[in-house]
Amino acid sequence: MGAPKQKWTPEEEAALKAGVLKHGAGKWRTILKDQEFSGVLYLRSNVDLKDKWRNMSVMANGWGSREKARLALKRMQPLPKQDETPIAPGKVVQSDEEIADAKPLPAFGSAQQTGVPKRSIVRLDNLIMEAINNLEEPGGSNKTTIATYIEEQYWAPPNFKRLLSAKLKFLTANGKLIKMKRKYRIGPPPSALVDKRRSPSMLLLDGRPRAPPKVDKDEITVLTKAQIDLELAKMRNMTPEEAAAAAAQAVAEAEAAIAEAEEAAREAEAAEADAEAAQAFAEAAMKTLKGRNPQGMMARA
DNA sequence: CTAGGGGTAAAT
DNA sequence: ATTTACCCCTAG
Repeated sequence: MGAPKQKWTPEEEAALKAGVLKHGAGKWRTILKDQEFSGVLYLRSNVDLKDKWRNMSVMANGWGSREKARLALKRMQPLPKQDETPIAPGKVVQSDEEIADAKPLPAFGSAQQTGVPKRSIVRLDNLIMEAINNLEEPGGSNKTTIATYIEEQYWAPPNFKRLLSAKLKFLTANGKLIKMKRKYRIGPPPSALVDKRRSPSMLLLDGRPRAPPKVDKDEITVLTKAQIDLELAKMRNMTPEEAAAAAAQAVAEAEAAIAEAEEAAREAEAAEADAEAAQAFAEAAMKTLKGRNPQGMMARA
């Protein structure tokens, strides 16, 4: 709120965040050259991207290296003589908001960077995508691998595995992820979707009578990366009260997903059938696509 | 080219 | 008057 010089538009911020999510923090030039973002960021330089990302990260985590220096220069609040209670590193008090659906996950330690990574708020969705992208396993990554990746590089709340399961299921249901047997891979972009018509194997996909995982040609529930980023951009400007309310809503959403996942887990048969159907669909898709490679995320600079 | 420090105009 | 957010400069 303090610098209408050439203020960054939400679109620019979203593009920047999407770029960082895609290429990783620090690859400013790569992001700038990416056709996906150059349209929005063509006015900005790589340094601008870096600076903006710094500001956003500082806001997210609170204590960037820069804030520290600036605060050190000044003087802290006249703390009362009350002796401080050092927080044990491993026993951080977890408020509701911190574990709230694992949405405020500190992330971004760029695998090739130092051990003290910058941190920012990302949705679990994006973290999953990041994990799959970085793992770069040919056939996709299974849930355990993804969980291990995230847990080792970042921290995870106690109920993280449940949340991850629910999220993976949800993302698979709406097409953002494709599940083959036990492995997940990034779903194809809407433009590269197999077909508007549903193939026989497509019908097999939702053979589960109970769950209605929207198989309509209109994908109303599919969120694109840009939409998620816009969502995050909006949250940036929220007051604490609004953010708390949004977090509460997200929690409710996650709880619903968890309930669904647990219900599915109770019926292992259905889950197995679902997995097999997914495999059948994937094979059919492969044949349909023939030589075409559904991977649209490999960008060699 | 990137990371970080510093300056400064604008907003509270 | 303090904080915020953009931009510039410089070292690695």
